[in-house]
Amino acid sequence: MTGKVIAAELKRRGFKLTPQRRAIIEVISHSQEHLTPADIYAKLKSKHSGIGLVTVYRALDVLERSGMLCEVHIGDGCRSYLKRPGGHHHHLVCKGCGKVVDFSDCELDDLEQRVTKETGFRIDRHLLEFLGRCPQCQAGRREKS
Amino acid sequence: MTGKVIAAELKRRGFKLTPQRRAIIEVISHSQEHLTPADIYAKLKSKHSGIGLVTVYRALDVLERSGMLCEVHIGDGCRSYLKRPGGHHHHLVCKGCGKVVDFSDCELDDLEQRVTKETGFRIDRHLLEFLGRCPQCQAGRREKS
DNA sequence: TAATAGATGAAAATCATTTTCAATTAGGCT
DNA sequence: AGCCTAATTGAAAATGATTTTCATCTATTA
Ligand SMILES: [Mn+2]
Ligand SMILES: [Mn+2]
Ligand SMILES: [Zn+2]
Ligand SMILES: [Zn+2]
Repeated sequence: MTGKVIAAELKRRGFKLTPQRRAIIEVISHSQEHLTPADIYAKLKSKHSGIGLVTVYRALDVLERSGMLCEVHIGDGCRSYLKRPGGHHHHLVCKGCGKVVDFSDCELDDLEQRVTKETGFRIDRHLLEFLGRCPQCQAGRREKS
Repeated sequence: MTGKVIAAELKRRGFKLTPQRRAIIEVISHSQEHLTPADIYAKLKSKHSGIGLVTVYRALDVLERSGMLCEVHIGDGCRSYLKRPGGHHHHLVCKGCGKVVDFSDCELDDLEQRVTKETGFRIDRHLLEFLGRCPQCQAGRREKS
């Protein structure tokens, strides 16, 4: 969450906290929306230095593996969208405007146990996303930003 | 499911039932695994005529939109994998060998209602996938086919 | 059988993501 | 403060998946 925590976590994993990574974290943590690598690249190019799109990809990879980002799967053609941190939670995505709301308490334990019993699989994690329309999009028409 | 049903459904939507589409349906409905467009293309090229990869993509699009296929989202880099039909259900994916098992009765209604109440969203559908290891992969080591 | 909307396939175009590689730098250590 | 080195960066090229184009073909209906 805070810069301190992020810096510590990166260091713990042997990663360095570069200006580029700072900038990327900055952009993501200040955005309410989920951003594609290209989105982030665009936002950075306007203000920040001549950062490379490659670096964005690499930073996102590092940050994602360090548990500081989450991905949004549903949507157009299944690109990996990104969003800011948090504990275990899931996404509620608006089909109209693309807004993403987090929710937690997924309460899937019972279901996981049942499926485990039925299939013999050991379940490590789950992907759960709801797709619908936000209040604004239900009312007036709002286009995807 | 049956050829009749598929033909009828395609017709109902103004699509034609071509030999190529027959062949693709055939391949998918006889496979236990989820297949990429490239997989399907490969299987078809060996036996069937000189079908084009483009046609596979187009057929998959048509069949998916007609509700005859499902996609697998989790996995490597979030490509859209495909699998055979069924009613409303979800996927349990093995991280080891890639095997996909369907399960139903997701029982998400309560959760959906709670989230609806909390957020005001109208929820249309959900994406739920479990990721883990199948019995075989838990025992001996099995590589991704 | 003729008419036609829909379908096909090869090639080119797009688009996202990864790899390569030489140059730069953050962070640890004197 | 200065050095060392592994990590990082960025440009360009490579890769790979998916889509578009367009001329040709065909399944289906009348
Ligand atoms: Mn989130
Ligand atoms: Mn399925
Ligand atoms: Zn909305
Ligand atoms: Zn397995």
